[in-house]
Amino acid sequence: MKTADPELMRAINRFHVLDTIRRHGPIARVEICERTELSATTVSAITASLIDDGLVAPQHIGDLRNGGRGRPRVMLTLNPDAACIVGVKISPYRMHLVVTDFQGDVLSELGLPVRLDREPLIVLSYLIEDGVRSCVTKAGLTIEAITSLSVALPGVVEYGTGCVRASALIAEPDAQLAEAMVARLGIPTIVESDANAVAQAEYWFGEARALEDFVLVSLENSIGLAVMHEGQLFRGALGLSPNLGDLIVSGPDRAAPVRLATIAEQEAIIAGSEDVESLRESARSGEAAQEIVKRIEGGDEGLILSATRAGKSLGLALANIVTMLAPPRIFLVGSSLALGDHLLNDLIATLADATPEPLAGVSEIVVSMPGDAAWARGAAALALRELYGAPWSTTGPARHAYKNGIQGENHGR
Amino acid sequence: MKTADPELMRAINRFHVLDTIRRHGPIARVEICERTELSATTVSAITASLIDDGLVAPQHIGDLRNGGRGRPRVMLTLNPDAACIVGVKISPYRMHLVVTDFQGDVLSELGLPVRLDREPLIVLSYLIEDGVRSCVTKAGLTIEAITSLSVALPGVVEYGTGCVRASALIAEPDAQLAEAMVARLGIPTIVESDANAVAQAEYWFGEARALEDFVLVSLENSIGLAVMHEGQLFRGALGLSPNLGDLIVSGPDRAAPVRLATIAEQEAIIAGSEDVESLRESARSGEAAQEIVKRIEGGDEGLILSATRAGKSLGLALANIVTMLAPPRIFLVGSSLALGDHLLNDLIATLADATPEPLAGVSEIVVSMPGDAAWARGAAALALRELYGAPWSTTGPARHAYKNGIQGENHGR
DNA sequence: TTATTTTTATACCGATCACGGATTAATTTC
DNA sequence: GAAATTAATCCGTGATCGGTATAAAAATAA
Repeated sequence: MKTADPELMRAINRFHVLDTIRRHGPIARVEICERTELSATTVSAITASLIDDGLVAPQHIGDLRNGGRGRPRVMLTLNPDAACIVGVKISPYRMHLVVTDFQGDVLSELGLPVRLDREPLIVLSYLIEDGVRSCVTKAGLTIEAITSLSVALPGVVEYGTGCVRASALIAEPDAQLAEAMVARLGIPTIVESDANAVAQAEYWFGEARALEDFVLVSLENSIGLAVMHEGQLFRGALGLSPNLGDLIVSGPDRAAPVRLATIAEQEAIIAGSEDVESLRESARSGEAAQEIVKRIEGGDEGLILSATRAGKSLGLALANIVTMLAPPRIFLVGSSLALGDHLLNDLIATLADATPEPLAGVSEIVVSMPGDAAWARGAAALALRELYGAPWSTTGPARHAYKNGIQGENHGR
Repeated sequence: MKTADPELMRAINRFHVLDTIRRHGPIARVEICERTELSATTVSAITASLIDDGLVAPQHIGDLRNGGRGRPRVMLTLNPDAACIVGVKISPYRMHLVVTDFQGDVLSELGLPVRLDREPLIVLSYLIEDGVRSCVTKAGLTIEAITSLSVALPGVVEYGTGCVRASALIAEPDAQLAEAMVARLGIPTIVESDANAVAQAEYWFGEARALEDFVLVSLENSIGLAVMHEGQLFRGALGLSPNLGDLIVSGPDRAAPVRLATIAEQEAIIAGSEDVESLRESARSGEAAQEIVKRIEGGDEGLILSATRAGKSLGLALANIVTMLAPPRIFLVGSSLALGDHLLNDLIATLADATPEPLAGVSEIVVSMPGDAAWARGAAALALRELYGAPWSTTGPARHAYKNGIQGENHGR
């Protein structure tokens, strides 16, 4: 535990003010006082310091007239130019990149078709480098202007070290992705699971705004899990992110354990179809879900069966999450949601059936469908969170072992 | 979020010092400086205030001579008389009580045979009252001397409100146990799941000392779960504690979901035996596990099968915990462990088999067998933790809604 | 017995920080 | 142009921490 000295106090309040400015757009100092419950003096001092450090800028133009007389408020915003982040979201058939400014506003966006199926790390890192350079150029910037890179991908990731322990996209286990990207681009790099990235996006920009505790389940080609606890992502030992696809959904009587991924991943659903090959083809163009819906409505019995099975399995998994974590809200996101009721009906029904009665009604299920860019933006947000320098260490046993690309420390001033 | 002012700073350091004194027995001020990394000045001021408040006392007797010359250190300890707590652990066949002082040292201990099978709240609260009065008398005290009461029992409990949503011991759902105890004894009361209580015991007194992150699975007549995260128990919405017995361990193909409890609870194991009735009889005297072992070694095929099944199911459940939370360590506790290898062999083997490869070796399994008193002491420790007044709100969405028996607030001074 | 040494605990000083009240600044309204 | 109003800052106070110096207490040595 840290000892509490004036420095920490200042760091906490500073972060609090910075976070308030981030969340509540252009905001006047008085309003910061109200929201943070800090004194006007303190806010004035801290904002002065933030402006001095170039993180915050007064907004002269477009002064909102606050109703009437009196000295007009000077609105403050994050200084967009304080940093540039590249966020990347990778899935088997697409790579999506955004360049954001210090506010998390998107400067440029790029979606690239790829086809990643257990590729060597060197291939993946090459593709990322390529995408990053393109997207940065598209934003009218150069690589030197980029402060951090943040990559989100499905699988089991060590946040601290940037090591991808396992992913459907990478051939080798324990791939040192962050290290590889630092070597290629010379930019400090964060690697995180796609579920955690999109959870951060929902928390900062999306439907989970101001919701400190929730769970998110991502239903893509892989199935991921994110647990937000008191505004911080829950991470396991070594900063490991969870991977819901590895959850076991078979009973003890089966000889071999059956994992959720083998039932509920998009590929698993497709495999039930009467025309697997052509569905796989549409998957490559990222339109598997729509195509599946069409087939189901066309009467593909196999598909109906596998979708049902997937929905039920997911319902059971969610029930177990409710049993173990009892989150106030559970978000469902990801491309598989395009299946709509064909997946959700069974999911909701099974969940309702399988939730222990005492926990009925505790966890509200919310379906959210952020676009690809939101995921990438969430990745960028993870990097921004580091830059804002929260005084509380990142949650979980693995302390912020920030990637040593250029700077080693990012504390305080 | 709280604003950081000098008061908070003081509270943090004060708690830090108090916690250091608690953990490291009689300890000199200098050593507190080293451990907390606070300056001698600060430690001196804080300890003076703690002594002034009667929470800490200098220990004149038995001064440890620290090697040689120089001014001898004055050892400080928690003032045992600062508070008296009653901790209760309830299981279907036993009620165990301890009275502890402010240090958590046991002043008196009492084990009572009971037989609780979905009893009305009024019966349970009567039995608790009776036990508490006996145990307090045994300690040579009166009820008036008791600061708080803390009850641990299996089931789904709302920590904040002291409401037992469901438990095998209580007939009605949503039993307001804390309220009932306050009405009976007039003592502020905490109610918590038995798993959380024993986790707190392991954290403060047992094998998990100084281990900030771990998961604990309690294998008793019920199966419980506790997640310790950064030294705080993880609680869900409304302060709900998890109940692992409600976990579903069947696949999506089963018509009705099968819960872990129906396979791995002691009662479920017993049900497999060729001589159920006499085993139930031994269970009543709390010696089911030993008896089961005897029968298994005597060749009770049904029992062997059900024990195996239980072990496998638990292994799967643990694998799923590893998948979702990746804790550095998992503690197994509870009376079912007396089954020894008859349960553990299958459990460990299944766990090893079912753990996703990328997570192999992340979570270390530790078997611990604290006695009944330790559970009750853990309950008392939960109450003590509240009294120490940690400046960080209790973890989870439910903020410290401390039971309003006598005092309403327990902050700071 | 007395002086020295060694270690512990506290007192004093200067630093930073948050806060409250007074002050200055920038508008609108009369 | 003066008054009113609201926003932001300046100044003094009280609190904390840290560092250094000092007082206290005991063992050791003369």
